[in-house]
Amino acid sequence: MTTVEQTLQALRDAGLKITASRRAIIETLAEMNRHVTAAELLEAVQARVPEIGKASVYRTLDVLVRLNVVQACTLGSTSTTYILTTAGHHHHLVCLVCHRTIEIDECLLDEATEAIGRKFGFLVEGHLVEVYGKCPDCMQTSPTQTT
Amino acid sequence: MTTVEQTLQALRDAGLKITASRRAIIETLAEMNRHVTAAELLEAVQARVPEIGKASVYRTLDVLVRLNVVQACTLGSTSTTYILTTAGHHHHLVCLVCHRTIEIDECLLDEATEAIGRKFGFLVEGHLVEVYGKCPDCMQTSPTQTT
DNA sequence: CTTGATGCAAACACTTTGCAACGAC
DNA sequence: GTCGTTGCAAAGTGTTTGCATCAAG
Repeated sequence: MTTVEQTLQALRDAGLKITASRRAIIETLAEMNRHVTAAELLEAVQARVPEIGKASVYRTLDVLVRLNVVQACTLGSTSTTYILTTAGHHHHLVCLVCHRTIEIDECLLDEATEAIGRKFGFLVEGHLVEVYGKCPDCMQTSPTQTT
Repeated sequence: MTTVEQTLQALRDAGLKITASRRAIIETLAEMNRHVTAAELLEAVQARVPEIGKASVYRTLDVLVRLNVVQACTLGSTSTTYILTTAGHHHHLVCLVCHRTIEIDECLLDEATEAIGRKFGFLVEGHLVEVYGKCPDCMQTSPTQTT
């Protein structure tokens, strides 16, 4: 079963309708397979089906996030990014100077979150980790920088 | 040296001016000593010095974040929150249902981030961890929820 | 005195909502 | 046929910016 089918199934399971727009949005998300902003996604979706509106993208993303098949993530700055959870789990190293982002495939705290969850009686469904720092390039360029 | 003084000193060190507005903002932040949104901070600051405008709050927060004495954090949703880094390091458990947030004092990945940093040549200066899930109350209320 | 900082309001960017029409089930 | 969903545009948020004035250094 493909990622797209899994996601459509999640909609069905929730008693929601599979519309052409939703299908296009989900297929696009699956193809992009990376963190995308709503705007990027909208553009890509419209390349496929031009008449889809931004509201549908936002509404669909909202639904998918609630169904836990899409993860929303705010990389410190401007706008939220979205990614299918089936795309796998990963975290980010964000450079404070140039804002370059490196994806880390390995998960830092599967066990730690479990432990924390138990401690607080939380059912842990996911986690977001962002590590901030200075990337190799920027360390060379500006070893000490205040302005 | 108090938190406020440390923060003011950071401004001085950066060659920036210590104005009444900035002082009020920093003092308020120190008093609140928790994650606050720009709006909350503005309100609290205006209770102290009514004529301070929102722009000054945003601009000052921006400066303080850049000086690394305030940490900005986007708890998954609406608006960014800010906290003085001197308030200590902690993470969050966020309930996906009721959006209640629990602060976790213990750090989950001091060592892990170090290792990651070395691996990618990153100078790690901080990290943000948000664990999502369902809080005890919401687990009882809605064991399975799709709508 | 110089230059950064301020307050105000207008401008912005991103997201949400109202509504009539549409289409999945 | 019902009711969830759509696209559009307008309305909301939260944040940033332009500008003349002000005050820290």
